[in-house]
Amino acid sequence: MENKVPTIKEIAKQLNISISTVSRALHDHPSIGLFTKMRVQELAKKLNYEPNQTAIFFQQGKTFTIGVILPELSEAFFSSAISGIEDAATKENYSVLLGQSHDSIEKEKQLIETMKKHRVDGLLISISKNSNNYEHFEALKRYNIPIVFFDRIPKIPNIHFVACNMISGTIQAINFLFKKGHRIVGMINGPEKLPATKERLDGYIQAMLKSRLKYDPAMVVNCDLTKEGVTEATQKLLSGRRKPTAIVTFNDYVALDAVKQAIKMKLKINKDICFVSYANFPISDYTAFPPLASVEQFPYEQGKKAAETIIELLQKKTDDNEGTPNTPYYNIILESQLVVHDEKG
Amino acid sequence: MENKVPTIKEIAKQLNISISTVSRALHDHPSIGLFTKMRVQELAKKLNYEPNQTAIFFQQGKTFTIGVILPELSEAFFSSAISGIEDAATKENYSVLLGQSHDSIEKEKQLIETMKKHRVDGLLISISKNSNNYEHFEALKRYNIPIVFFDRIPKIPNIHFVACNMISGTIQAINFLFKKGHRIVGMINGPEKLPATKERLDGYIQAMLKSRLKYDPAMVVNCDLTKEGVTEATQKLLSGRRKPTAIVTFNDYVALDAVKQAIKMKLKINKDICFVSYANFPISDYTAFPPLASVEQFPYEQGKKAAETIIELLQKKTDDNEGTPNTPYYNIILESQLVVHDEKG
DNA sequence: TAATTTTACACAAGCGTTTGCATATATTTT
DNA sequence: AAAATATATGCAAACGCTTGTGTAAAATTA
Repeated sequence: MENKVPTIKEIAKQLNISISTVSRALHDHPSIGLFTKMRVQELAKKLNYEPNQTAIFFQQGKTFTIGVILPELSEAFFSSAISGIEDAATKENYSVLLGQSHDSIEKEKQLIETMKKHRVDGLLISISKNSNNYEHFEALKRYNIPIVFFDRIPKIPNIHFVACNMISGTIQAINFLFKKGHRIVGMINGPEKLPATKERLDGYIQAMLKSRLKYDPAMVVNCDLTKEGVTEATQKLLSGRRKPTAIVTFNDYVALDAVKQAIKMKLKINKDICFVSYANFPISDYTAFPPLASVEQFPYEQGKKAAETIIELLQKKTDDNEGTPNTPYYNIILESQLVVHDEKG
Repeated sequence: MENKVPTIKEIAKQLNISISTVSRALHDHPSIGLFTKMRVQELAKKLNYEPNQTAIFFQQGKTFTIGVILPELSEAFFSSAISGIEDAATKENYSVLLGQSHDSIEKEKQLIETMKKHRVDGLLISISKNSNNYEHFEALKRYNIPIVFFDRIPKIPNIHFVACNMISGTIQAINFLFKKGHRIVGMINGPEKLPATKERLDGYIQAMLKSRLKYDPAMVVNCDLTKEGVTEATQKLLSGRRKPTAIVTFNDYVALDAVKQAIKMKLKINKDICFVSYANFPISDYTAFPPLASVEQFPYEQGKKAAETIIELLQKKTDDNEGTPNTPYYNIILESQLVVHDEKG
């Protein structure tokens, strides 16, 4: 019933020719006669032969697999990103080996071990929130496994990365509000240590200055992104002496919690106070008071670009004949973009 | 600078012992003397030796990898599922090879080829929407790659699967509405051919009969799940002679679109008309009029259970010494469950 | 002390494939 | 017709590791 899985050895035996001839025939090697080639290919088809990829991986020292490590698959941002990665990889005949760190450095390290063991050709990483030590990435150099970081990038020199410039989007957001007549714009930002927080702040400051508005540090509050934190931050911002008429929030979830609090404080949304946020889910137009606009970070595109980049690096590596690793470091930065939501929710 | 990656051969040479001794020493084989064992392990650590997994995969004919094919990673349901899969797999030291079919049969076939080539030990599949031909799964039997289907299950006998029983949740939903006093309950269901649609309908019918309400086919309308389709369906349902006071919708998105249409028709939500739906995203409490309750399908748990199941099958296979495949078919059915949302949005 | 068992290691095959090199025909050139 | 070239194929090593089997030397037993 269950025949053995056929190998080129089997084909060779049946046809009474050598293994190497079979191998070459299957690869359409010019030095194999047409007749033999046909016979081999015919029998291969008949036996339903399929090369044992694990043997080839081993033999060639290449797995046509790229590893992906990211914090949390169920977060909308990352699920879009992995979708882009998978699409780009499949297109180039690469496979994707997946792991999530759950924002734990330990798990991140462990996954890197796994990836190394699997001898993935390259690795895509969005680092865990509290990574501060980057030694575990060094181990990969030894195995010549290139890394492309995406979205969450470690602060170290000489790395490849794909990221989204939040500053431009932030500037667009503030401009948008400025044009709508807002002069006092607050910000509910994320945890202080998060690079994403810093970037949003930088954009905010730059934009305020560009619009000839003064930058008032009191108008920016950090929070831990929990519902309670957001509520508190909102309250603080809206109950000061100098009251913002618009608030930029760290992300859509924050915006929604902030809206709730604002309502509780008897403010009319989009009248007394407006919100603009950074996008991380696609259904804000179903919500009661969606932010007027969101800064889109293009997670799918980031993932796609990251995958394309690592594959390009891998091609280059092959071309170089293992030679001088003179590829420059790719620092690919996509521009974020303000998306103004449909005015009539 | 870049040392060669060390192999057991290298270790053997440096220690002037045989390769097999090194291999056994590293595996703590009893027939190796303590002294030698120590020397080997010490040198291995010093050289930073790590076994070449691709060689082992090849040699053992086992990759400790499970393939996962699902329709769309960016759908909340599947991103939760893959999260559960990854967690369960990693726990048992399996890796996850990922592919998305985008609901195309062609891509699905292609991915199965890839998985086969990679010699994944087992495969998890949630089939693409329009799969009707299941021959491509047969090819895997030949390679002894077991499949566990999850969520979207083909209608064929003798398969392993993990699914969620929507009927029980549907009954709970109708009961919930009944207790709230609703006597005429409508349903906005999905596309007719979809198994998920049929299951919801079955639950609906059963529940209606159980509650001694009559089943009125006019109270169930199918739709294509687009915004337009939902709008049309809602209108149809709410403008008939016999008007429902509550509607069960195919999923949360449908519910939200239906709510919009109901509002447009001057109905008071949660007064003139109530909604209950099937859950597929976690933020319904941010929306203006979330459904009163949702039938939870436990995607994370389904994924987790599916991964655990395939791994169990793999263990069994090993134990059987490739012997008689006398494992019964696993039909694991999780019960869906009605989650009543916080009454005060 | 001779016979037997145990201990500790080495040898070598094998997993399926690719590929450099050798070789036997067949074909062309001089 | 001999020499040179082209064509088609086979041989064997290599990739790194595991594992069944063989075998000295050491330890035990009789």
